[in-house]
Amino acid sequence: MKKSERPGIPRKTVYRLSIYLRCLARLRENGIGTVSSEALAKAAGVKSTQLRKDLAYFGTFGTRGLGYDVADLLVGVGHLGLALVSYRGFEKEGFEIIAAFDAEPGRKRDKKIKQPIYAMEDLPEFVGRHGVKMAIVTVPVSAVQEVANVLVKCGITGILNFAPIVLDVPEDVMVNNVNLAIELENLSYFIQD
Amino acid sequence: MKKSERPGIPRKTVYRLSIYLRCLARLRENGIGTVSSEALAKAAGVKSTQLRKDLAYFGTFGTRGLGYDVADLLVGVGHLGLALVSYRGFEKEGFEIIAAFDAEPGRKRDKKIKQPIYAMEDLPEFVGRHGVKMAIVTVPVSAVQEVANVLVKCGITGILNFAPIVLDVPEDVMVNNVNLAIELENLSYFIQD
DNA sequence: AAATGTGAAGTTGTTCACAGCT
DNA sequence: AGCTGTGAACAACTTCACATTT
Repeated sequence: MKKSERPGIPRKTVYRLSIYLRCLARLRENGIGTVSSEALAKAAGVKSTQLRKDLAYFGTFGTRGLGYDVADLLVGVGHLGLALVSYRGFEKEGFEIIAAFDAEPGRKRDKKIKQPIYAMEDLPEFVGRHGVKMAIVTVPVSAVQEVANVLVKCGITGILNFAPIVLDVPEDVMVNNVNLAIELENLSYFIQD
Repeated sequence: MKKSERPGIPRKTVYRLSIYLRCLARLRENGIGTVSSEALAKAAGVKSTQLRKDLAYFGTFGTRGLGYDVADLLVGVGHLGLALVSYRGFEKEGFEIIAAFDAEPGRKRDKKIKQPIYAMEDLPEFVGRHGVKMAIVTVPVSAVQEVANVLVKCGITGILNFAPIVLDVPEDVMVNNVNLAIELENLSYFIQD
């Protein structure tokens, strides 16, 4: 994994912002108008001081003595002109998975998904045409480096990798790893008997 | 998420141990007998000094001027009497997923899996009988807290949660969260334009 | 000469304590 | 009075520099 140095804002803060966003969305759904750092922090599973410190990197959103306006903070953190948005220019909160690629695109599947499934050969053309920047890769270890090579060649700069190996990619490609075995081992170490 | 304080050995070291283990296994498969901290660290995606520091928490395994014996280190780190093993008493390197539970156990599936699929009603009995301690939960947000409650009542003390909410569980239950949306957002923040 | 092991230094992230608004 | 915002203290983690061993 790479370190894109953006001094000032800790990686972990950015990471937690996503959690806050989600909690805020839920609060709004439930018609809750204001929330204290205490309450929001609890919902997010962090300490209230940490939440405030995290927000402080991006500006001041709250009203002292009162708390945060849920809608404002949602906008502030997630949408317009602040936080991630100011760096990346997202249009919306989420990501859209627009297509899937498989070595056997014609295979029968029981789950109906709305995304089209293409053959691996179609990938370069598709990525180029749609300006895709990120890919989720869930192929076996034996194939993953090769797939990564193809993706990189197509111009993908962010890879979410589920295979338990360290991918060899150029400096400017960011790889995030999700490794179930490691998560489990980690769990097993910390659980009580 | 909880902090089970086991002073001395950093959480992150424990986490990385799983990565080292996997790299070592691959080296052995390839018939490589010795490896330097430099090479192993590269395979694991960490700095060599960090690798050495990590190993140092558990003892000294290497030979100065030479490196580590792959087989010895595999044993040392992963198997007998050291590292995780000395705390947890694993029998083997990995974990076995012994059963799956689903609200619709009879549903047609295209992938054949070797684990039996049971109904949710059978879960408490099964967990009790097999002494299961950990569960991977991949149900939608709307159901996950309820499922977690059931698991906790059954005696599960480690939950790997894929739903994007913070689970409310007792102190002694450890929850690890895997959140794809957050991984993606995190990626998108750090990738270059 | 080559590579480990480790105290010390440096860096990053978290929590505290409290000043300052509303 | 209540709650945010923040400098300062603290804790965790990483890296450095080098002594030590083979």
